[in-house]
Amino acid sequence: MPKHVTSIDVAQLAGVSQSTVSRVFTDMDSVSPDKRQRVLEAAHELGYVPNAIARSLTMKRTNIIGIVMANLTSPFYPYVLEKFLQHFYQMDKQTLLFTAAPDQDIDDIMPHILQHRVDALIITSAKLSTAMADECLRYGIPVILFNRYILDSNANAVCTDNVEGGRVVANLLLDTGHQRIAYIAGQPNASTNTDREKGFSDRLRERGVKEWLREEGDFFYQSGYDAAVRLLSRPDRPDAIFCASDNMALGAIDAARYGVGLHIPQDVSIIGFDDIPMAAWPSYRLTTMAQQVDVMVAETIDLMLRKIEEPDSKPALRLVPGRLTIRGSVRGIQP
Amino acid sequence: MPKHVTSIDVAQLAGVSQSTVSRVFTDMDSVSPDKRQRVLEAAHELGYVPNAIARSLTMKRTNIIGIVMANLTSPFYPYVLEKFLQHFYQMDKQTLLFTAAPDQDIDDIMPHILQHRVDALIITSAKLSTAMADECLRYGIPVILFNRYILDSNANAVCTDNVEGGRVVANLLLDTGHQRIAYIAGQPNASTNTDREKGFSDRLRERGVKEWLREEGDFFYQSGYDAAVRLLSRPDRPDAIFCASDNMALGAIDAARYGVGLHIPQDVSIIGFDDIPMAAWPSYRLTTMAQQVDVMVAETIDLMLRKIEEPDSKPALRLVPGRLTIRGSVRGIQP
DNA sequence: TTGAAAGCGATACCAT
DNA sequence: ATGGTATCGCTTTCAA
Repeated sequence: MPKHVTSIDVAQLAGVSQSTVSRVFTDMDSVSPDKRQRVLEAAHELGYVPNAIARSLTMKRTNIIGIVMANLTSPFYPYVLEKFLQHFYQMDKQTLLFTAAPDQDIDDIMPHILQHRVDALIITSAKLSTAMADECLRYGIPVILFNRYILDSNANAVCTDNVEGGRVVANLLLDTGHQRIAYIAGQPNASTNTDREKGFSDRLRERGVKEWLREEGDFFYQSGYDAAVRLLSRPDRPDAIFCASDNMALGAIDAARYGVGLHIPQDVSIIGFDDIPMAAWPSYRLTTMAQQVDVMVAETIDLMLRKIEEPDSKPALRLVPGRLTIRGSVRGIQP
Repeated sequence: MPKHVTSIDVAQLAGVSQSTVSRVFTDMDSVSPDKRQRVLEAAHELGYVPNAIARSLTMKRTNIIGIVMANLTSPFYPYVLEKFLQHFYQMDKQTLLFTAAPDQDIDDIMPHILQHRVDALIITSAKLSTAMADECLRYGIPVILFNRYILDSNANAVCTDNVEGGRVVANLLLDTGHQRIAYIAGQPNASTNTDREKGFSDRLRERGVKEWLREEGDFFYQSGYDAAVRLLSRPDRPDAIFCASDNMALGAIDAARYGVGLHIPQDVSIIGFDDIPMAAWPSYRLTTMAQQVDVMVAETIDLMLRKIEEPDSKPALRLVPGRLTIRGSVRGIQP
């Protein structure tokens, strides 16, 4: 950042003190109309833009929110990111973005984040060691987990109610008379996966189902495709598959149609989780448990602001209900 | 950013001067092994992390790259973003992210960017007024346009060679014996669209094609779907459609199959542009002109670094060739 | 209302 | 190799 116009330059041109220039640009602090006018003109003439670095240094706050995203390339998250950006923009906050491999913990990028003294940190679908969570706490940086939580931590979190979502899916499949049910899991250590599976299998059990099939994937399309091929080429193939993500569900649909030659939903019902835009496409018309991204983002920001205001408020976990979205991929129920 | 450990605290605990602490954390400047050791221990004990804000202020560079993305939710761009992030991470640079509505110019967010004194600015698929480009120049902030260019500006740009890509598509369609050809356009004022169309129609004309059909979309799925329905329900429906983006091409395929009841590629060939991951999915197997994201990102960063090193180097426009990727959606040619 | 001056937390030059 | 000190550009008392 080379040769810059500073508030001193503006002050000289306007014939006022540097303090006055600062006052004009901070807020409606006491400064006489005519001086304010002169300052504004001088600033405009010189093309002055206040230096946010210097401001941050004195103010001890940067107006920057850090956000770390795993899975940027999985279709659900760009929407989340976009929503966050829109909110931040309106709040006049900037966004420092980091990526982490999904389910890799982000301890190694924490120093970078800490260095830049972000006002708050939002972590989506990645893990944060308790040590690092504490580190943030020491630095007074509020941390909000998005779609992941840690029980024994003082980090806040906003999640879809995945357990309940799993239950609702189980109910739907049973209510529509499916007999042989299967689950395609996501990464086994992701709470999104385990919670969905827990709710799902608990409810199956509660309603008297003794056994069901299970395959493991990783939330991505290809793994859903592969798992579905394994499932559907069994002699006792399932008549319904619940996939832990829409992405895998789309893979499963393609596997059924193109890999095994079955029809959806006549031969096999597929249900997903997330409600990504592609789920609505005519090729798929995927019935799925939607995550309410807008609500989740709003809750996250609300929590974040609260933590910035009152750093000592106690950590909270907010669950946002999913919404069952009926399309055409489950037999026995249509929109 | 509350109570912080500063280099002074570390200096006191280690029993050295503050300058020494700074030296330890800047680089392998002359500092004796034992003092360095003491400093490191003290720093660790106190949980000291250098304040990047203060550092930026003195060094006059932030180590932050600004990147503005339009179309974050269109499937191509998250990959671009991810690639940039990976590179920046390796270069130890941070990323300040901004969004802009596609084809809206970004003048209104420029002040925010300027304030934060980013070391460079990358703009993907959005417009930048000449005035703002000059503003950046005055501030010595190198600007690189990604997948968009402005002829009469001193901004650098990296683009896929869209014109040539359009030509190659025209050749392919003609070589495989298609008779009635159609083009579905993206936003009319995007250079990505106009260049693709120019190459395409020039080549058609060169090879003696007198007329072809044309519909207008906006790069997104739904517009491709709608345009294809219009095209394919004509009595003289086309036997090949070139879509300005994969996204629209997927929409066109769905339209052909589900809206009109045709088969791909027997009844109509569809070809796209971008090569998004979904293009490879079994449902679509879209033949498309791939953009070489990795190469483009590498070129962009190369250009950026050059501009940071030698601010006066003259602006460059680098074209990256597309790669024709044959799958199953064009009749007469298979992988 | 306005200006002068003391930080904010680092870097880097200048001596030693 | 080390310490002292000016400096970066701003915000914010403190006086006037």
